[in-house]
Amino acid sequence: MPRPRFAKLEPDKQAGILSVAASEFAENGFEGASYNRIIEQAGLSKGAMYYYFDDKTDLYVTVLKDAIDRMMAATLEGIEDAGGYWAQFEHMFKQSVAFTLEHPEFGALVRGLLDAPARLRAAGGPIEKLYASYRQQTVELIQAGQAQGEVRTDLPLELIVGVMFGMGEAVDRWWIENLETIGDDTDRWARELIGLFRRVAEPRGDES
Amino acid sequence: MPRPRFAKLEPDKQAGILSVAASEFAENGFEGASYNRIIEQAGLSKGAMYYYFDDKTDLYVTVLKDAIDRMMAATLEGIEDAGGYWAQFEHMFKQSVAFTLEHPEFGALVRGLLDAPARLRAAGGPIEKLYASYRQQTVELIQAGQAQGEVRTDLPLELIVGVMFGMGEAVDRWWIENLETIGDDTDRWARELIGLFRRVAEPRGDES
DNA sequence: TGTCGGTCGGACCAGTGGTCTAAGATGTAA
DNA sequence: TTACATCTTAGACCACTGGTCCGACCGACA
Repeated sequence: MPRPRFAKLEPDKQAGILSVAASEFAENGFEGASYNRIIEQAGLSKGAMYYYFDDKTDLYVTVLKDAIDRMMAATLEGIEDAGGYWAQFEHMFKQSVAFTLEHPEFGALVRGLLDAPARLRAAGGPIEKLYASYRQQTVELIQAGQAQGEVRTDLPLELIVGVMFGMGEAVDRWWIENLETIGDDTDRWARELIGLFRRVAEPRGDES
Repeated sequence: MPRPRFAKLEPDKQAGILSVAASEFAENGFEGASYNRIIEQAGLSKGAMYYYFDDKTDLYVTVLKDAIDRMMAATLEGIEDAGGYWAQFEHMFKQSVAFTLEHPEFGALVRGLLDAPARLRAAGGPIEKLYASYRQQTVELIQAGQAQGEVRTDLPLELIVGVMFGMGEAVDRWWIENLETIGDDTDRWARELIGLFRRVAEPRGDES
């Protein structure tokens, strides 16, 4: 998190720095982004930047937390209208996809987080906490499903979460790469894709 | 691929270079690995190294092709004893997991390839071809399943492949991180995990 | 002996993230 | 107004990255 001084900076300048950083990180991911370039484009000197942020990671985490918050808010918007676990699941999926298309930069930022090499996400890595907190949302979603009897409980939680998380990445990627295939039929395809999650996660009565 | 001269080098030296490179890449992935360190540890000068390999990518591809070949060979070993598509699928899964445990370095190398940021794997990226050729194996596996009527054909191939590929990564990771949970019961867990793939991929008759 | 091509050592380059110091700006109190 | 202290800034510098390049060395062959 930025040093407290950053909050004292004029809001315009704060926003300017974060916006430059967001586009650099969105385009190049964490490692690919050049901190020097961000500093330059923000019109700051090195000393100034390191005066407000501890390091590159600090700035990245700041930018990403904001992106994740916005995406989460969009994902949950109108969730109360969906009845039943899987309907809510589908609603969230559609909302998040719509959000990504409306705000490509935020979408790219979040995708970049998932795309980061394991070494960065792993315990001890720079973005460990950020990644873990994002993943935690999936854990809670699965647990909610289990509580409602809609998600199987015969497998280790970590396994289901890992698989569902991986499927989520794959499905998101497919969606944004196949907009022509999908066309106007977003409802049909959303149901189709959610169907994949249901196949994996729903209890079927044949579990050991 | 290495320059032809590399083949003329004494086999010991060839092996030495590749072995140093393999452990550096296995431990740190492509980007995390230091080419300078490899050069130093291999006891070469920069001029010499760049005389044999075009660049870091060239060396990486060379090392990884070998690792993939070995893993594929191990994966297919004894495949003829397995009857039926999903039995073969399970056999391959068990073989690949066993290979990874027996040869952690090769396993880490392949995992590192999958873990590489999209920017490197994407069209135009340095390891585009390497990644594509690895992924192609999944494509062919899925297509074989479709030909045998064991894998649904109602969804776009790219979607199924993407999802199965993502699941594969998740499942592999879970396996190596949960060896205690698995214990001696590798057969049971392999069946359990393959069950996840079957749930997603098998035709069920309710497809649109 | 001369030369020519294969081999190699290492200086050098532009870039990376990060540190540090000295100067300038600003606020506060005498 | 002056003096001092604290906040803010600029940018030189550092160790590192992958990559280029040129000169020297060396063995083979004329």
